[in-house]
Amino acid sequence: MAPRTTQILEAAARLIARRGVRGLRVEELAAEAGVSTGLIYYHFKDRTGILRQTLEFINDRAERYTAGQVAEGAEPLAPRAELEETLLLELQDTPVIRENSTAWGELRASAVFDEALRDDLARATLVWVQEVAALLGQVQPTAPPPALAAAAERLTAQLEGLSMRWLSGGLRIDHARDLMRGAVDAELAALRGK
Amino acid sequence: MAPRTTQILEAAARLIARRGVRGLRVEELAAEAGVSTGLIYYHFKDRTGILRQTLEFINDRAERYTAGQVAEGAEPLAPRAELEETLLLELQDTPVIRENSTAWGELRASAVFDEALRDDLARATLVWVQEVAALLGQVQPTAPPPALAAAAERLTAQLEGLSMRWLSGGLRIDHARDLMRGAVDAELAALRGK
DNA sequence: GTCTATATCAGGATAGAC
DNA sequence: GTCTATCCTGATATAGAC
Repeated sequence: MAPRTTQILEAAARLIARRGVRGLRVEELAAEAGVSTGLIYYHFKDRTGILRQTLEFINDRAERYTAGQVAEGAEPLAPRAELEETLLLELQDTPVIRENSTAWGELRASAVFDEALRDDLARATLVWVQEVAALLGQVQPTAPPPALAAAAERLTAQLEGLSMRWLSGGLRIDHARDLMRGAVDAELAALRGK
Repeated sequence: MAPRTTQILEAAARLIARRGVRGLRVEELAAEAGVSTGLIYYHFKDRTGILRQTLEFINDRAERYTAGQVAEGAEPLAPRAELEETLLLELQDTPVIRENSTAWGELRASAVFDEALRDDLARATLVWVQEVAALLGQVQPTAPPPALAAAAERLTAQLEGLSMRWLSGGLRIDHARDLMRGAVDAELAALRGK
């Protein structure tokens, strides 16, 4: 990918975190990226194209740091710890995580009214759910796959819900993390009972 | 409130459910309400005024049907059933529920970037969390209050997460309801263990 | 109170030079 | 590839007749 494109997408991610998808102005994006509006339209088809590619960009970035988290650890984590780490990864108050979470929330909210965003979103969600289901399976190998899938859907939706509350100022990050840990506890306890 | 005003607000609620807060066009609202744009501006100060009053209108309506659900039942429900009913109330594919859920999602998403909305949102969320905590307490009277509060925060955030997935086309309503029931199961099982 | 007609403007998108 | 300048659509808001 061309460096300019990356530069613009990074700016878009920052801007979306600050103003939201709804508040993203092409002119403002140009200013943030330090380029002209004309150049934006040279690299992207239209405003929706920018949005779609930014979603992709953010997803890639999230995958990279999700993978990194596992790879970097000198000794591999226990399954239970890895599950928790993976879910808590998105509940951290750092610039990149904030950008990713905010953008994700915006895209989710926009997809309610914009058909064009739904496919990408559904695909990304599915990958995410399956990853969590696999981790759950490592913790509870005897649990039936459908139960694992359901628990994964709940935990990821739970994370999105908590994340929105955090970003909208209704929940402090530490508390959100505590609640997320509690959800993992509850789901694992329920799986054990099956 | 003047009948015309109500008529316009109802149309606005329908339209917000269909196009979102950001997609609300005054001209389209006029058409939907069967009046002229001029009349809209006769009754409301500006676009923001329409939005604010519509959200108020929707809130009132939600309170009415939440209360109604409990009052109407000939015989009072068992605590467990009442808890489930209360949570599943927002996961129904009827026009009014869709309108309310959509508006709530829009509000939550907008609050990420708009300080002005946060207080109202926080207040409404608190009431909602406390209501669920009370219901949980009726099902598990021996559980410690902080555990009830945490479970209530999780369940309401879970509901918001599932609702968004449903509205954004990533989850069918029946499946969302199943998942919500599963979450209640898991939380109650966890509370029993305390 | 309600409508029609229109002023005004923001912002997405393009043309053309370099 | 990148910039400057500009067009043009679509949407808010107002004026004035009825």
